[in-house]
Amino acid sequence: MNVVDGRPGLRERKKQRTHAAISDAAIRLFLEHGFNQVSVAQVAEAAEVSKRTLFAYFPAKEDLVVHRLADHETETARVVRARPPGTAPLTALREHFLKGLRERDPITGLNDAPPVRRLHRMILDTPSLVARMDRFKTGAERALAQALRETAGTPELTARLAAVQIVAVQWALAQDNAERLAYGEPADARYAGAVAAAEHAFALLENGLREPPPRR
Amino acid sequence: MNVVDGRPGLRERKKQRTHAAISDAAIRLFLEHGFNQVSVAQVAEAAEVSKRTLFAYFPAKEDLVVHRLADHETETARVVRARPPGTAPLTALREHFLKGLRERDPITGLNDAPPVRRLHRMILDTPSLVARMDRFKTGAERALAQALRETAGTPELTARLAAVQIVAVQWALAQDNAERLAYGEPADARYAGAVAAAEHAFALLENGLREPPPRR
DNA sequence: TGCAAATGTATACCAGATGCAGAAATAACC
DNA sequence: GGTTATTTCTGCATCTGGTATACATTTGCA
Repeated sequence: MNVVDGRPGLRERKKQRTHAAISDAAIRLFLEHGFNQVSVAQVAEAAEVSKRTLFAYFPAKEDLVVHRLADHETETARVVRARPPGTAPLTALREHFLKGLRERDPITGLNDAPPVRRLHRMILDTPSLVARMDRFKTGAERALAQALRETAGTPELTARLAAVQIVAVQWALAQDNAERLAYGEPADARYAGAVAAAEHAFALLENGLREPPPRR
Repeated sequence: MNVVDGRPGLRERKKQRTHAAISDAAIRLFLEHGFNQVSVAQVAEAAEVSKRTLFAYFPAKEDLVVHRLADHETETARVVRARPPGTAPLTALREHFLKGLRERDPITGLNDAPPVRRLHRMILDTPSLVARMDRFKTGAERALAQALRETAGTPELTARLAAVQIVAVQWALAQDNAERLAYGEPADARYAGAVAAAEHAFALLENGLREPPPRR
C-alpha cells in the first residue's frame, strides 16, 4: 500500500495481475486438456512465470481451480450472522439458497453457462479436485458452527451437529444440480425441480427424518 | 484358488502374508516416526518387497493406514439392511452406535487402547489422511442411501439427503470422541458424555433442528 | 540516486506414483 | 517328475507435484 495516497502501489497491482494471469492460464489449459493432463510446469510456462512463483501464489495445483470458490467457504456462516433479528438460522439459509437458485448462482450448481458447466464437470470428474472441495466443506462446517454459537446461543455440540447436517445437505443439493447440468440438462428446465428439492431438503432439516414427516 | 481342493493355493496365501507384512511394517514405522517422516521406500524395505510391489498392493501411501477401516465403509448400510422388521432405520442405527460405544468399538472413537489412540491421533494430525477418510464418508453415504432406498422404499432424493445427514452426524460424534481421547481423556471417563451426545444427535436427526425440539 | 525489502528466477532435489522388460515363483498339464 | 504357461515380483527409468537454496531483479521510499 502506498503511503502517500491510499491506493495500492505498483507492487500490489502487479501481484494481482500475476495472480490472475496464472489462474487464467491454468483454467484455460485445464478446460482444454483436462486437469491431470496438464502439468504445473506447463501452466507456469503459459503464464510466463517460474514454477516456484506459481507455488508462491497457489499452495497446490488444485488451488489453481478452487481458489475461485474460496469466498463461499464462509458464506453460510455470513448468512446466519447477517439474518434479520427474530429469524431462525435455517429460515435465513433456505431463503438464501432459494435466492441462489433464482439467480443461478454457480454455488447452487444451477448455472449452465458453458464455462461454469465445464468447470463443474471437470471438478466432478477429477478425484483430487473433489477431495479438495471436501476440505471446503469442513471449513464451512466450522465457520457455520461458530456462527450458530455466537448469534443463536446454540450449545457447542448442537451447533456442530447442526452445522454438519446443514452443510452436507446444501452440498448434496448443489452437487445434484451440478451433475444434472454437467451432462446436458438446461438450468431453466431443472429450476422447478431444484426448488422443490431444496424445499424438501430444508423441511427435512427442520422436521427431522421421522416418517411420515409432519405436514406443513 | 486351487482347482483340486477348493482351498486357497500357495499363491493366495503368500499374497495375504505379503499384504499383512507391508501393512504391519507401515503402521509400525508410521506410529514410531510419523506418517510424513517415513517414505514408502522405507516401508517397502522394512517389509522386504520392492516399492513397485508395495504399490501393487496399496494404491496410495494413505491406504497403508486406512485400509483397515475399509470394512466400515458399508457398515451403516449393512446395519440398515439387517435391521429387524418394523424397525425404523434411524432406530437401528442409534442402537448400533450405542452398542459400539459400550463395546469401545474404535469406529466410535471411544477406544483408548494406546495403539488405537496413537493411530487416531496420527490420522487427525495428518491432513492427507484426513482427506482420505473423507472419501470413506462419501462411500458410506452412497451405500447408506442405496440401503434406505432398497429396504425402506425411501425416494431417491430423500434417501440421499438422509444418508448425508446421518453419516455426517455419526462422523462428527466419532471425531469428537477420538479427539478427546487422542489427547488423554480415558474412554471410561468419556463414556457417559459420549452416550449423551449420541442420544442428543440422533434426537436431532429424528426431530429436526427446530427450536425448541419437541419433548420425547 | 541509492538502498532495503520484497519478489521472482534458476537449479537442484525429494518423494509419490507409473510404465516396462525381464526374472522368478507358482499352477496346470502330461 | 519335468515342462510349459501364467502370475507375480523386481529393478530401473521416468514423470510430476512440491520444496530448499542461492542469486538476481524490481519496487518503495527517502
